[in-house]
Amino acid sequence: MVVDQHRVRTDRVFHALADPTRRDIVRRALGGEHSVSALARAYPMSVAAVQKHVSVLERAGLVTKIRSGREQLVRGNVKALVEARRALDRLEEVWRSRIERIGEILAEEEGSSR
Amino acid sequence: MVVDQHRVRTDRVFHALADPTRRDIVRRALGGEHSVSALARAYPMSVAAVQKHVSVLERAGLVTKIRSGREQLVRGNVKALVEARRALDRLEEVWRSRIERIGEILAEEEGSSR
DNA sequence: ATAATCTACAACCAAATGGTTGTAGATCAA
DNA sequence: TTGATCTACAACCATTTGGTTGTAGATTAT
Repeated sequence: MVVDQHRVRTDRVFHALADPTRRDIVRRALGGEHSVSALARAYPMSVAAVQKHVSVLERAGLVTKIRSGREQLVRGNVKALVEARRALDRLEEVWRSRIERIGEILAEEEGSSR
Repeated sequence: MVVDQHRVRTDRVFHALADPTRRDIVRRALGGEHSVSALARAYPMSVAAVQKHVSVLERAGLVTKIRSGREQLVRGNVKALVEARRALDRLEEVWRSRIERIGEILAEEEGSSR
């Protein structure tokens, strides 16, 4: 299905963001490029662990790696972030239109009772 | 820590949203109240499984259960959704201010080279 | 040339996740 | 009253997750 692709991507983005270390990596990577080992020095875990986090972020499209000599620079990708926000907005829209519906019904009742 | 609470809540919200069934439950619950078993009929899984999903959403604050006789009505909670969006916005802001910084530097160079 | 650094990746492990079935209590309908 | 429905929750299971250590190749620095 076509819808599935989007669904899986949404799954990945939200899952990637559901971890404080990964959110922090995204934050740093959006502010500028950082090598994997430079990132690793910021957290109380092994380089391999951070590598895995970066890999999760990469598969979610939140981050891109760019080779530069022996190091791999991680750069944040704002587009994936915007996509995630739009998914939230679509949910919110459901709520908003329900409220509007209720408002209309109330308005009608007001009208017919006077 | 104070920060921890917010971090954990953010973790929970994003984790809760990282599943298509749960996003769909939130969608329905934002549109109106549904009992757990009514929700369960919409998915190819057991009632117990849906109960667990609802429970995850509830702990994330995305949904509230309201007893009504023998059934438990699930209602979407837009506030948690807004919180999640704000977390995304804060990330995006990091990117935005970097771009601005770059813009300023470019503008300066333009100025000094003419 | 050698040593240090950065990355990749495999193997392993404990805990969490997402599902199942089964049991039991409450509420509602016949 | 009896039977059906709705919910809660425990026990179980396979898979995924998030960490570890260890090994090895590439690149850079001395």
